[in-house]
Amino acid sequence: MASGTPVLTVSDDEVSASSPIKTRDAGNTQQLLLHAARRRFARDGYAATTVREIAADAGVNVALINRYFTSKEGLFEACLTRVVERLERPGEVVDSIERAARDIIRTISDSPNGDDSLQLLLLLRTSGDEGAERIRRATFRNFTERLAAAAGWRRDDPTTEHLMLRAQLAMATAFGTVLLRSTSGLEPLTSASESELSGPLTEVLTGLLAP
Amino acid sequence: MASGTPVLTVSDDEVSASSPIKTRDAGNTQQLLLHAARRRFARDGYAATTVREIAADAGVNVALINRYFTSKEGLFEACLTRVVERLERPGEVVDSIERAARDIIRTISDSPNGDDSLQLLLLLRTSGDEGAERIRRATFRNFTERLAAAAGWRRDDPTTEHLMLRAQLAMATAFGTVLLRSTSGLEPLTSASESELSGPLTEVLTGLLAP
Amino acid sequence: MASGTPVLTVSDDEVSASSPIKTRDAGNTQQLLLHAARRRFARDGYAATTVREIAADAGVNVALINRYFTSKEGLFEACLTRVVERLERPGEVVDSIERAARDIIRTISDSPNGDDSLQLLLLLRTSGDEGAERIRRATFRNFTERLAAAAGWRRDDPTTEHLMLRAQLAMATAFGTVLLRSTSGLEPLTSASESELSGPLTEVLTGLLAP
Amino acid sequence: MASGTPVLTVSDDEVSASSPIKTRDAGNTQQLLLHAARRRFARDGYAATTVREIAADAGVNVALINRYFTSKEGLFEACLTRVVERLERPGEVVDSIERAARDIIRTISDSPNGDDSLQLLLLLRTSGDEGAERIRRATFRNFTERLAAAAGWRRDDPTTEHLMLRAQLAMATAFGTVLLRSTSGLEPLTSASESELSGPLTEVLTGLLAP
DNA sequence: AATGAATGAGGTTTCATTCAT
DNA sequence: GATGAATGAAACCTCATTCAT
Repeated sequence: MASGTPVLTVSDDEVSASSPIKTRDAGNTQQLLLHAARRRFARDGYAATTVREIAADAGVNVALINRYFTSKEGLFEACLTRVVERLERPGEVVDSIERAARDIIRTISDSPNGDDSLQLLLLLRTSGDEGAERIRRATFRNFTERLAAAAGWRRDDPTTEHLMLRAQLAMATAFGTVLLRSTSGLEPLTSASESELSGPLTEVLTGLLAP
Repeated sequence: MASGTPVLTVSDDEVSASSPIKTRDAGNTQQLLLHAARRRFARDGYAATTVREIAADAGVNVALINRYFTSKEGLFEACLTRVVERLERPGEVVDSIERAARDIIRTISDSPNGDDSLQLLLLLRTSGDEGAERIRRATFRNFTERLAAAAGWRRDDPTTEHLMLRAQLAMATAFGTVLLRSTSGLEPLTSASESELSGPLTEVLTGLLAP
Repeated sequence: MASGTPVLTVSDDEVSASSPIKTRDAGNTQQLLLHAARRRFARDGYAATTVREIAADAGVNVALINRYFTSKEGLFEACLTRVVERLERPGEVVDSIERAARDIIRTISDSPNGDDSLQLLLLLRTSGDEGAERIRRATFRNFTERLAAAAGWRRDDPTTEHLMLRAQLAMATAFGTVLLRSTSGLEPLTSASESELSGPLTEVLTGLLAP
Repeated sequence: MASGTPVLTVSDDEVSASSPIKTRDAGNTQQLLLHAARRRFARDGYAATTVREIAADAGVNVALINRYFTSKEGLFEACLTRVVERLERPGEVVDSIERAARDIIRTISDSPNGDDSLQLLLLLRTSGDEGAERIRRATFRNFTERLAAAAGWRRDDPTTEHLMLRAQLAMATAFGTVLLRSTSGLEPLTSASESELSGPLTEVLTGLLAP
């Protein structure tokens, strides 16, 4: 079952659609805040986002952010942690480069509106908080190690170090594309469908990972 | 002479090194402010940067920002315009894909500390100001059109539209790599030298532009 | 009931004296701010008044001005609106010139410290804000129309137009006297009692309104 | 020749029209500044006026205000002094009530654009500066004493004190009318001609001064 | 004498956070 | 658990004034 594990795709089961929206439910309130916060932080960045906006999006009182997450930074860190929990799958290996490429392309195609790509963007945002920064970097490392491993990289074999660099460049392509699709308004890139993106991106990613 | 025009490289001749640093010199003060502002805006983003930081970096009084650039947004727009003036070279064509790739790679290698890559990062920052947004988008378009043209794209030939998409993906790779080198701390990517980056990036870029 | 309606006199029931001063009460806070602001704006003018002074007078935090009134201009406009709400009494007619004169004289005598005259002074202050300006002018018009009507002016009878001019001159006398009593320090004018003012002012006002 | 001295009318000979506008002429520069400052201070009030506006109106460098008048307050005081020098005519007596009334009416009719009425308005403006305040009050006193004297008031005869009050009320009418014509936009008052104003104002003023 | 660059104090406003209900 | 009032720090900006040319 390790086979078939997505690299970047996540399944967002945070807010279970079946449950009616309950007020006076601490857990639910937290989910609403996390969801709204992730969107705002990912799209507008940490500093440009106000806690009042987040609370308004979530339909929740502002003071609850401090109650549940201590501070704005705490909320940001929680968003990041959520992303990481879903993206990192320790023990699971990416078994095939083709599958990895396909997953990445799907996440890219998901942007700019999908939730998967939002999580990627979030990793590019910085709050100045040291705790959040550590999380970000660890996640980056974890990502690229798993991707590099699929390409043959071994931690204890220095002769495979160039594969790590290549995996990181693959990640860079993914991040750059999501970012441009989300913020540049460039056409045809922004509106390109998965089928249009698939060809060139497969070339790039497999070219990088299977030299 | 159009031959040999760099795509992304800029030569920063803003502050002539030979002239002694003059105080009480409006032009010089403006340059100092622009320089400091570009660094901060590129690295930390618009909202996270305070005008006091910029003024302190530049070693001048805060009020001069408003005097010379009307507002923080005005300063941001001026930074962007500066970048554009240097990057856009209307009338000049990029004559060869190999040369374009080499230029892009040089700019990427320049990051995270070099000035060229700072200008790229600046294009990813947003201030919420409408004027600045227009400039950003126009610059993106101009960039990719010139790059696409080198790959054979023609504005009036719809059958070459896929080349535009590929040029934009090439830009995305460049942006993503600069960004990751600047903010992720990922190794070996962050510290990779131009000679290490050259191989895989040339593959990617020429693969995208010369399919 | 229309009989006996004062022209300029207002009954200040804003802060009900019976209720204990409550903190953490938005409505009360707004009243405190309005009260303090009206005093300052009327006495010192709009530009010379700082929001910090107003907040200090009201004994509340400065930020609440923006919370409740959006801006300094918003607060000024709110002060003006309050005045207008009390002074304008649409549908009510001033039935006798003698009564109108008596009311005006009472308001004049109220100055410089009374609340009624403060409201008059406020109408002479200008903030540069377009909204406030409209309110001011409409209020002036309303005032003088009601006063002129008492003197026999009819909107659709051009032969009574001179009565409007006379009513406006009566207003001018009232404004001028309040202003001089408030800001000139002239004696005996400033300290004159209602009984001292009554004689000459009655002459002037009835002379103007009942030619 | 004491006969015929105007009460409020001034002849503005500040800037002699025959002399060509000379630059590098300290005296001329001061006149330009005083003239521009008086307009602004009278119309907009002290606090709402910026020294840059004044300098721009005068076509002169801002720093010269401090050079010639020490400070913004110094300039205001100088404006006031100028007004006073022209308005106060020690030794001259107002010989007839009719003539005084006519002069006052002429000054009122001069508003809102004329220079005479500007000088009146200036007296209603306050800078917070103690020196200026003293000047204002002394001028008020001087004015009303001369007017009261024409009505029969004697400084050492307490039984004529009511005449002083009446003179001050006459001044108040003048001030109020100029103010309303200048800032209220009320019609027909604002546009009324001298012939229209003359009737009712003569009634009021002679009624007050010749009881 | 005149200019324009530079400064610092202070003004309004925003925002994260805390407090009382 | 939730709300909304209140707070204080800090942000951007304006303005009178001083300094160097």
